[in-house]
Amino acid sequence: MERKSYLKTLNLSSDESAGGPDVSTLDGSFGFKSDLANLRTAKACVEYNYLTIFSLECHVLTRGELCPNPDFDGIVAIFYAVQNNVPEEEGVPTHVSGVIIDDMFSADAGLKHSGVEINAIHAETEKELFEKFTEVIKYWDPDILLGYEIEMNSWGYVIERGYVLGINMPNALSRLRISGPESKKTDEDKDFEVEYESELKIPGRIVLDVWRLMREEIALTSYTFESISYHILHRRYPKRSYRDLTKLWHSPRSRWIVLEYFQLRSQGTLEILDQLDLIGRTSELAKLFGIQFFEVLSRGSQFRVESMMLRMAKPRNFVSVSPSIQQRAHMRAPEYLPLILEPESRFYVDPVIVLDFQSLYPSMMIGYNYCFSTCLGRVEHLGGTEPFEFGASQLMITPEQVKKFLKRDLITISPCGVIFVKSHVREGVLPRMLKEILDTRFMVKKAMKIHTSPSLQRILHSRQLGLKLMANVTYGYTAANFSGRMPCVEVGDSVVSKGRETLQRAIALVEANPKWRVRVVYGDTDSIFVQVPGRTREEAFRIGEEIVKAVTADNPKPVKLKLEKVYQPCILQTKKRYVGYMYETPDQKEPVYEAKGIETVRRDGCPIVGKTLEKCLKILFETKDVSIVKRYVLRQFTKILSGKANVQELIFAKEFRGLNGYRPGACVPALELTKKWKQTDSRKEPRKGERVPYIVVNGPPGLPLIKLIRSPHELITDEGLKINAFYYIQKAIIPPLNRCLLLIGVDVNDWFANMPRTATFLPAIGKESTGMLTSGKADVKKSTISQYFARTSCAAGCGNQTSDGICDQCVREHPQKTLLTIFNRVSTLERKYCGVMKICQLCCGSERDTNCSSLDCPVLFVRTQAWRERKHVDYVMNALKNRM
DNA sequence: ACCTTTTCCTAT
DNA sequence: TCAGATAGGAAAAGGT
Repeated sequence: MERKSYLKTLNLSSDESAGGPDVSTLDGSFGFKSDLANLRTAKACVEYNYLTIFSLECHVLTRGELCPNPDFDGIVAIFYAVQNNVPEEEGVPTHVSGVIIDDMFSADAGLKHSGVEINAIHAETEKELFEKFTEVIKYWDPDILLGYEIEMNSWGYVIERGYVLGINMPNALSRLRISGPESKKTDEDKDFEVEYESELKIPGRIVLDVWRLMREEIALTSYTFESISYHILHRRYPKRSYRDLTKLWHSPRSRWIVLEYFQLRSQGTLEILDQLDLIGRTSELAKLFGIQFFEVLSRGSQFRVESMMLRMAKPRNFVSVSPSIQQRAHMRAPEYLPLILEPESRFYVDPVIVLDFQSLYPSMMIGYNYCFSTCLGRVEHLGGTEPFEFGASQLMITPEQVKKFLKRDLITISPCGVIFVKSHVREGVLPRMLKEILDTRFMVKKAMKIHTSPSLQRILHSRQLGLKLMANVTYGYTAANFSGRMPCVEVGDSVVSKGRETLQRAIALVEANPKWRVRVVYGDTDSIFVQVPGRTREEAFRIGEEIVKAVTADNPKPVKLKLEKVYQPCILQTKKRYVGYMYETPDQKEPVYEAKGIETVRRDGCPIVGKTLEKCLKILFETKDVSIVKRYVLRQFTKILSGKANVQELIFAKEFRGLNGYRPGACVPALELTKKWKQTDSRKEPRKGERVPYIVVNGPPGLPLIKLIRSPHELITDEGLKINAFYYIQKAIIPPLNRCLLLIGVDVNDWFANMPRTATFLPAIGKESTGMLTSGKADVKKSTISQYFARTSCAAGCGNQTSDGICDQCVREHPQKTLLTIFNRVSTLERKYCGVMKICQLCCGSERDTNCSSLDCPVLFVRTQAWRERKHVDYVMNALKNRM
C-alpha cells in the first residue's frame, strides 16, 4: 500500500520495467516456484545474487572555500543509484537512479536544461527532504549501502546533518525497528566511541566505504573517485570544488551540471564495484571460509583461519585453548628467522633461473605433520614429571609415553628441537585442513580449464585465490604473537626452521652438482636465484627443470620446487630489490620487464622517478649501450630544469596516518599540510589512510625540505611557486638510478655535473597574480623570494636576458619588428590556450569556464601553464605600451 | 661527518 | 592502522 502510493511520487511509471516492480519480490523472499527447472535455478544462483545495492551522494551548499560542515551547511539534494541484481524475469528494475531535491525557491529549475533523465522528488524543506529520503530507503529496502567516501560525505554527512536537524538517521535507515524511546547514550559510551572511532553501522544493512575497499584492492598513488574510475573504468570524471558546485547550483542555467555531476558519481561508485566484481568475490570468500559477508571485509586473517580450523577440529573432538593476555605475553620469543641470502650485487648478463617452493610453509606443515594437535614440545622438556611451558599454555609428557614413542619410531624432531608425532599416529588438524585446501585449489584450477563461461570462471578464480590466501596465512596464525588468539611458538618456529633447512638443503644440492656448473646468487625464504654462467637461456630452462626434479625428489610430499622464470639480463641490487627481463617459457620470444622492491614498483616516490628508472633499465637491457641511456637521462633533466616536465609526474603522495598517528614533532609532509589546512577549515582534514599529494618547490638554500612542501593545488594558484628542479633531479631521480648504474660503473652525478646549462625558466609574474582558480579576487600572494630574481629571455626572441619581459635593445632599436613578434606570440599562445581548453572540455563534457580541477585531469597543469604563458605576454604587451 | 630514530612501503 | 608474521631498504631529521 505504502509502496504503491509511493510509486507515483517516485515517477517510476516510465521505467523500463513494463509492469512496474513486483512488490512481493522486494523484501527478500525469493522462493522459487516449484515448477521452475532446477537448471535454471542453478544458473540464476550463479548469475545473480539477488542483492539490492544503494549508492548515495549528497550535494551541500557550502560557504566560501570551506568544506561542507553539517553544523552550518544544509543538504539540498540527495542523489542515489540503485542496483537490483535479479534476473529480468523477476520484473524488478535492475538499475534506477534518482534525486531528492530541496528546492523551496525554484522547483524543476535545472532539470529542464539537463537532457539527462533523473527521477526527481521534490521537498519543500530540508527536513522534508530527509523524510522523503527515508521513504525511498524503505521502498527499496537495500541490503548494501554504498558511498564513495562515507565518513565526511554521503552517508556520514547525511547522518551528521540529521543529528543537527534532530533526526536520528541511523534509526530511520535501520532494518530493525527499535520501538520505544531512542537508545540513550551515556557519556562513557560516547567516550568509548570517540576513542575507537567506531565505524558507521546501520543495523540490518551492510555499509561499504568504497575508497577504503579500493585501498586494499589495488595499489595506487591516489584513491580519489576520479583516479579510481580512471584506473578501473577507464573513464575520466571531472572534479569540481565545493565552491564551484555551490555557485553552479545557484544559477538555474548551470544547475544541471551539478545534477549530472552527482548522478554520474553515485552511478560510477556502483559501476566500480561491478567492474571489480567485489560483491561476488566477497560472497564467494564468505562461503569458502564460512564467515559472514561483512566479516570478509572487516575482520583479519586470523578470523578466517579460525573459522575453518574449528570446523575441522570439532568432529575430532578438539577444543582450542583461549590463552589470556598474560599467558600470551609469557610465551617464549621465536628464535628462527627465514633464510635470506645477501645477493651478489651486480648486473647479470648470464641467464638467472628463479625457482621457488610452491606454498613452502603449508607444505612444511603437511609434509612433517606440524600442528598444535601433534606437537609434544621441546626435546629438553620431554619425559619430565612436571608440566612445562608450551605455547601460551602448558603440557606434560610422561617418561612412559616418551619411551613408547621412541621405541616404535613414532616421532620426528624439527630443526628447532621440537617434537611432533608422525601422521599415522595422529594426523594434525592444520595439516589436514591445508591438504584439503591445496587439493581443492588444484581441483578448482582444473575445473577452470573445463568450464569457460566467464561468470563461472570469475567465481572459480576467486575461489582458488581465496584458497591460496588461506593456505598462506595459516602459518601466520600459529606465529601471531601480541594479537594472536592461539599462538604457539613451538609450531611456528618449527615451520620456519624446517623451511629454512629445506631451502638451505636445496641450495647445497644445486651447488654440489658439478654437472650443472651453476651458482646460487640469491634466495629469500622460499626462492633461489641460480646463475648459469656462459650458457644459453634454453640450457638454463633445461637445467632448471633438472634442478626442480632433483630438489622435489629430495623432499617429502607435497613439497615441490617450481621453475618460476628465467631472467636475462637482470640486476640484483640488494636483498628484496632486483629487476630483470623475464622469460617464463623456453620458447617465449619477447621478455617481460619485471621489478621487485625497486622504485619502479614503489609508491613513495613521484611517478617521474619510476618512469625514468624503468625507461633507463629497458634501454640498458635492450641495447646494452650506456650512451643511449645517458642521452635519455639528460633529456629528462633538461625537461625538468626548463619547467617543462609534467607536474603530475612530480607529485608525491603518502598515506596520512591521522593527527594522532605520529610521534610529537614528526616531520611528515602529509601531517604538515594537514595542520596548515586545519587552521582555516576543520573539515579539510584528510581521512586516516588517505594518500595526501604534495610537491617540492624552490626556496632559499638551507631550508629543511619540509618547508618546501606544498600541495599541488598551491602550485596552480600561486604563480610565485616553482618546482624545485634540483631536488627532483639530485635527490629523487639520481640516487635510484645510481643504485642500478653504479653496478656497471656509471655515475649519473657526473652526467648531471657536466651537463651543458642552457636552461630557460618559466617566467614568474609579479603583482598581477590573480590565481586561475581564485576567481580573480585581490588575494595577491607575496610568495617565495625566487620570483624577484627571475630573469627570463626577452620575449622578442633576441636571446637577451631581462627582468622586464622585454629587453631595452628590442624596444629602442627595432620597435616595429618587436611589436610584430609579440603580436605573433600572442596569437600563437592564444591558439594554444584555446586548444588545451577544448581538450579539457572534451574530457569533462562541460561548457566553457567550468573546467575541472582534478589533480588527475590530464591537462590541468598544461592548462595552468598555457594560461600563465598567455598572461605573461599580456604583461609584456602592457610593459611595451608604457615604454614605447 | 657519522650515527640513530622515525616513516614509508615492499618482499616473502 | 582493535590485530597474520618478519626482514629489509631508503629518506629525512636530529643528535653527537
